[in-house]
Amino acid sequence: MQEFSRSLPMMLYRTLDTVMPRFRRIFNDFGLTEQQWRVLRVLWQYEQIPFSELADLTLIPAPSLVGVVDRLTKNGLAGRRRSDVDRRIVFVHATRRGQALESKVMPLVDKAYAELRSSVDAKSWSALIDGLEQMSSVGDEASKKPAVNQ
Amino acid sequence: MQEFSRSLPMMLYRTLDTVMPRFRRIFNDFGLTEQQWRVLRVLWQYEQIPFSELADLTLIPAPSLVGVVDRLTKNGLAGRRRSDVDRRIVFVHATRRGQALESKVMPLVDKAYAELRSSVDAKSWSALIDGLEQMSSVGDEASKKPAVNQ
DNA sequence: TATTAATCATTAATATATTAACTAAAGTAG
DNA sequence: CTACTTTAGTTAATATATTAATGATTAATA
Repeated sequence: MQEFSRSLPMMLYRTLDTVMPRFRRIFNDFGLTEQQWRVLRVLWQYEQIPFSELADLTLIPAPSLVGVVDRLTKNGLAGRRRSDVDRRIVFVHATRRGQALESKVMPLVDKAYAELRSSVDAKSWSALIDGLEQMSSVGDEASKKPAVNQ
Repeated sequence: MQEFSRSLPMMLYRTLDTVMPRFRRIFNDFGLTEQQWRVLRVLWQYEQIPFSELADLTLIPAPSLVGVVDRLTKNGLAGRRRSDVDRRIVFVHATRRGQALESKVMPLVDKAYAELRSSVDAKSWSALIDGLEQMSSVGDEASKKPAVNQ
């Protein structure tokens, strides 16, 4: 790892540091944190969704997601329903107020995203996405839960 | 932002989620957090370094870095010295114990990094790094501190 | 030089990440 | 059917991120 500042992790963090602030400004204007937005962004696509799937789709670790959903619920934007079939499962859903946010937030986010995307040429962009896709699907064995034995 | 899960931010987060755990395991084996490691990684290259520069090089926000350096100091791995020239500036340095960690941690990290790097072909790797480089140097105007007027 | 403005590190308040442990519910083997 | 084992969500403890504000110091300016 010769050049620490050019290592893959640091490049990833640096890119996030340059990319995210413009989005966070939008979220904050609606009283949302980045994680709250991610949850809503997913809830807008499902009538309801199991807690664990929500964690997977938002990339928010389950223990963190508990608090995020708590605060969304407290703010009247989301809610929980426990499954009758399997009472371990908790379904999360957006309230009417939570749903209403979509039409207000999405246009601004889409616009900011389009601007970001247009800041580099299309080929570089898709090359970057592809590279990330490749890297994020690497070493799935190493990151999986430990094998049954040991 | 058609496919949320394939958006640039989510791809960046997902890549970090697959890449970092293997490194964190190493850090934890030495009683270090990821941020503590980042600080030491930089301190190993400087006899001492101003606090603000340390924040820049580690990509750790200053308010967080205060606590990270506090804990490193508490564990006898780092220390602070206030500048005599400009008493606002605080220099951070690694203690002897902090320095001694380099020869123990770096080999393992270098090895893990080499393995990661070899999990994709060299061209994809450098293309990814280049793409991140490009993206992280974009929109520097938007992320800069507000202009003097407005 | 007295005042104002800018800088640096820090504190404060709240939200999230990380890791381990814990509870309730469901699945499985005997 | 009972004991053992998973699974799903949560709690707990500690560390870090985010944003705003503060205190001490230095720089800039009238």
